[in-house]
Amino acid sequence: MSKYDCTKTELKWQKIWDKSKLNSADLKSSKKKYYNLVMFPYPSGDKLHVGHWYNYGPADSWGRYMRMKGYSVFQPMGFDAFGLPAENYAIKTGVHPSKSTAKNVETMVKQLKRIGCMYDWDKMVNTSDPEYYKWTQWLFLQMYKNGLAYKKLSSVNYCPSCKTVLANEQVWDGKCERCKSDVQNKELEQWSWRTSKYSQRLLDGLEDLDWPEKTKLMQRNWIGRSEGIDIYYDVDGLDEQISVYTTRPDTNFGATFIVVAPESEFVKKNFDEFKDKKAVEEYVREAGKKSDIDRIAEGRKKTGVDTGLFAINNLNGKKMPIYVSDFVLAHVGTGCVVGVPGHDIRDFEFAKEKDLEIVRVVVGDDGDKSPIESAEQVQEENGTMINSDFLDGLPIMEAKEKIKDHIEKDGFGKRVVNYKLRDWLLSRQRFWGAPIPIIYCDKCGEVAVPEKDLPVELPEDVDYMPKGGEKSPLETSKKFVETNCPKCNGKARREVDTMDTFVCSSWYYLRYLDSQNKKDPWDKNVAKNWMPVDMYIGGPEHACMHLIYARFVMMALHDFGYVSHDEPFLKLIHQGLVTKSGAKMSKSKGNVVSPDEFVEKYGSDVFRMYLMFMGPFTDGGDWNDRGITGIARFVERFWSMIIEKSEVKDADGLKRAVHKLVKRVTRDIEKMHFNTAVAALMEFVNFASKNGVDDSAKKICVQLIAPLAPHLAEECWETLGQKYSVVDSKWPTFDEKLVIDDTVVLGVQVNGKVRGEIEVAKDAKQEDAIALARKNPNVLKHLSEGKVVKEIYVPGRIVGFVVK
RNA sequence: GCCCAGGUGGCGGAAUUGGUAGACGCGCUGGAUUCAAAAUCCAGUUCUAGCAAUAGAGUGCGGGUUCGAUUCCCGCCCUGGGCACCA
Repeated sequence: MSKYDCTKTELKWQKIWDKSKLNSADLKSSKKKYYNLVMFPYPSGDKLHVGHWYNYGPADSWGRYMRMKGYSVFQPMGFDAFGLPAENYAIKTGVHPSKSTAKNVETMVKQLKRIGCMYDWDKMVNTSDPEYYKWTQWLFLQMYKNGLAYKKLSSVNYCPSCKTVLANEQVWDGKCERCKSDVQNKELEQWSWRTSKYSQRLLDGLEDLDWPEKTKLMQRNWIGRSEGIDIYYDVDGLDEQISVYTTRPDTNFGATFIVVAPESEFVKKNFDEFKDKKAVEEYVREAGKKSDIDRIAEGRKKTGVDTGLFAINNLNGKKMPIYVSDFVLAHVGTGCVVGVPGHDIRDFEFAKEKDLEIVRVVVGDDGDKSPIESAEQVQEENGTMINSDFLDGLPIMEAKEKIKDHIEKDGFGKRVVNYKLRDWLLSRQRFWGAPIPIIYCDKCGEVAVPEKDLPVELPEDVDYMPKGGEKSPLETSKKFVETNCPKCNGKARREVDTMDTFVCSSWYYLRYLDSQNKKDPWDKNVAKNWMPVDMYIGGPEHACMHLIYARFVMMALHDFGYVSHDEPFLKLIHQGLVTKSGAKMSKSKGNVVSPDEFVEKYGSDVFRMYLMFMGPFTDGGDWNDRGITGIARFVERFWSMIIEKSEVKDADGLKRAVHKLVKRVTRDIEKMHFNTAVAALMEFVNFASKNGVDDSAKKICVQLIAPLAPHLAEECWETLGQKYSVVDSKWPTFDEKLVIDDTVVLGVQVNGKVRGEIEVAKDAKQEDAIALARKNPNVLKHLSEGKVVKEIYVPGRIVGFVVK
């Protein structure tokens, strides 16, 4: 018997696939399409680790399965190549990001090819390629032209010692990860896209998507729709109003103070009216020094300054002191909060700190009507109104509507729908990204780069070392910065900020559809047929950022008339996380496991199946290599089953076993339960080694294993004299009649405990089954312990007796 | 703190959503083969007692519904993930 040589066989078939262009999808084909997409990787120096394989292997198996089901499957691959790590690597080693990235891409392509996935390499994309980011810039211009891109002052984390802007992940405990200095908040003019304009559509669109409920829920929370009311409070003695958004107007009789954010308009406008200007000025300055993260990390202790001003509650004429405090953020809501300390924990904490009045207006289920003195008594949900004039006695939900009507009627408030979703701030003060295609002219002001001048290429002569202050390192390239105005041809300067890498990844699924096209970002007709993506597979960590950005971009492009659909991803699956010793794999933890040595030793088919065999695809798990030999043995046994002659002992039994196998493997793959699909095939191989197999059974087995072990299947298929390629053969079907056995073995229970078993026809009558069960000596023994009061028979499942 | 998942042998995991818990694989034990080992093949393997038939216990813990619960209900504990001064 000849052993199965995995390496030789796998390399052989990879070469044949490559040569025959087996995996190049014909995007103009009229066959029913299936766009099977995995989230593209970031080309890091870590190379691909087992987590990538855990994702890509099963995703490819799914694509192969769909292909055998008769679809024209398109499976592209590319690289999300811009980003921080390459830039940091450059700062550390002096190697230009384009060089290190190119090298990483090369290694990863080599690794990816070794998996043997059916990637269509002709359509590969690399987001740092000028031919790609040209269109990322084009996308920016479309947003700009259509009023969805705008500039505003926004705050960033700034390290005064490194003189550079930091990403959130570079800030540790409010300190710069590199030099440990305190990180500051700095306001810079930055570009944003109006995602908030699409809040309601992003929310509504979720309804029809075949996504995990968990992910939809996360997006709903992220978008954060709430129905509330803006209430206006007159400021005592001034011609001024404070507007506050609240979802809890029902508690407004319990309002005792107002808090405004240090950066709010109110503070700027009314500064001269404040009692202790110095204290407020000082407080605002201190708050400005803190980064957002620092402000959060400060703990639960509340601080603030009394402005000396009062606001009037129009409900009851109450005068409420106005405070400035940093627990209120200017960019959330209206930047002002009405303090209801009896029914909001944060307000309660602030009131305790400042010794402000606390009024109870809600009685909870416990019926406690006593004054609120401790945080535990703060009643936020459920209850009945008290001390609230005309609302007294109403449940919260009813009181909410009644008071909204009242406030609107009296004209000191208006119902509004509010969303937490903010606009997408996409300016980055970094080198390794797509330059924002805007020019500032001395005469004409802000001018968009004409589309014919794209791409705005990244310069070679830039100094990317961090010393540019609050500007991007691109500022150091004269050649880049200095340009002429496209309008007047006068002296002008380029925008030096680059775009968030999420912009690059927000539209790549469209570029794949025509990655060689130099005239257009994609072929409109091809996109019309191939979008939306039928299956999108990637990590759950992208539930809110990437998956909202991509949906937003698709909707915007649809509105501009460039695409026919407004949702990019029809079905979404998250693969599970593979950990090592319980921790996420990362270079810093030094626990990255490389797949390479396992692939070399056992082959990629074995490695892929082993990862699948770990458990359900969506679960993930902790990596260890114990047990990989089990899959290697299985592959050997499978190979022997195919090449060795055997004698069939029971032809009917074999036929039934094959039909059962087809049913199980089909069902398991449909559910993405690859682990049990492999187990079913193992069981069949065990069965075959005892009972023999014929050629037709062999053929079906090879087809069933083809999505899971593509190289092995191809070799077996050829050995059986079948026509290349197995992935283009039709997925086997089964006959439901042959899956059900004529006889079944049933357990016999006495008072719920199994006391024996009987074999009966699958549709045996109750009397017959009960009679047979009564003949079992052990059952009889337990029946004799009392009187049988009930007989139970569930055909195909169980026989039971109740004895008393 | 809030919102999701999840907790099953020595290990990874199965169980047709109320019907014989532990499929499949790893590991372990014994046997065959071999001068010997590796590899391979065969048998066994939840725990306790027993030579065995069998009995008792058993799906994180405590209750409940039911002839019967890993599955349904109530209360707790633990682990993983997400969000967090968001008004």
